[in-house]
Amino acid sequence: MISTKGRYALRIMIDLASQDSEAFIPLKDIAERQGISKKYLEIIIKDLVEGGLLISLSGKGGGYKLKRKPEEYSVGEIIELTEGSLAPVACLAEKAEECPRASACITLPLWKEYADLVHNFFYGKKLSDLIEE
Amino acid sequence: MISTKGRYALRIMIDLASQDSEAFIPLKDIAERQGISKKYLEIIIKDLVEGGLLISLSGKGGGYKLKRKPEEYSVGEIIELTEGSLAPVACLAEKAEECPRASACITLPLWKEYADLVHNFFYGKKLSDLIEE
DNA sequence: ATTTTACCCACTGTTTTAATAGGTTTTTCT
DNA sequence: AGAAAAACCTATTAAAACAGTGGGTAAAAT
Repeated sequence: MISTKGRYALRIMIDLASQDSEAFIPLKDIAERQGISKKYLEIIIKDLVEGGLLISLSGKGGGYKLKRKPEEYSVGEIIELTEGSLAPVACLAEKAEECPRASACITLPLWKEYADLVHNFFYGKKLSDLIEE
Repeated sequence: MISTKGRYALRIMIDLASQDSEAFIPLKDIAERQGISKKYLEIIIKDLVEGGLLISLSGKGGGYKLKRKPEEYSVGEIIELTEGSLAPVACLAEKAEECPRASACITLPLWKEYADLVHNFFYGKKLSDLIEE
């Protein structure tokens, strides 16, 4: 299940994509518009900046803005970055140690097929698909 | 992410589907074949019995067996029963209280589309699809 | 009566989730 | 120089979920 972290990250990205793309938007504004605690969003937006999805600027007049155009972000990369992984089972996560049962595992093909489905769905969706005019 | 509960439940079902369909199979045998603690499987198989997927018989010569034919079980119902829900976000779970933001939620259509995809994938897969001859 | 099985209840340690709290640094404006 | 507004940083916490373990009771066959 996708947690608040991934869902709020997506809402931050959508919010920024809906604003003037040149301006730096303070987190306070995003938090108010979205009705989410600014303190919690700080943690989430940090991942977005460190992951290279956003540009930040400190000080008065500062804030955050998108690094690329909305159509150049997939929903998948946003969720994967903030959730850690899109893998549906532990053994298919990036950081997972190799499962000794893998070659004999009768369910592994099912999980792989599912993982592909999920990956394709979320990487096929672009941030621009979620913005309403 | 699908937890051990759902994954082990599926392995129990596959294991039973691979045995003589008339016989009652003791959990001890399943646990040994699958290399999973019998104690933990007790908890999981309880859900399967209470959910009407398996028939159990106590006492010597007892054990568990499938209630229906393998092709009449979907992977979806097995996972949904043991995991509680297949919903990808909290607001789409059965037991969720109605979200006041629902009508204004810009991300809801995405989650609904994803929920349908997941549902169709797992309900389209039958237990019989996972058995190797 | 013994064995074998399911069934039942409680507990435990670890990790993840969803935040909150309080401070420091950076930058701009006056 | 000083105030204001912003990002940035570190730590803490309460609750829930996860992944089991332990010790027994009840039921059925031999």
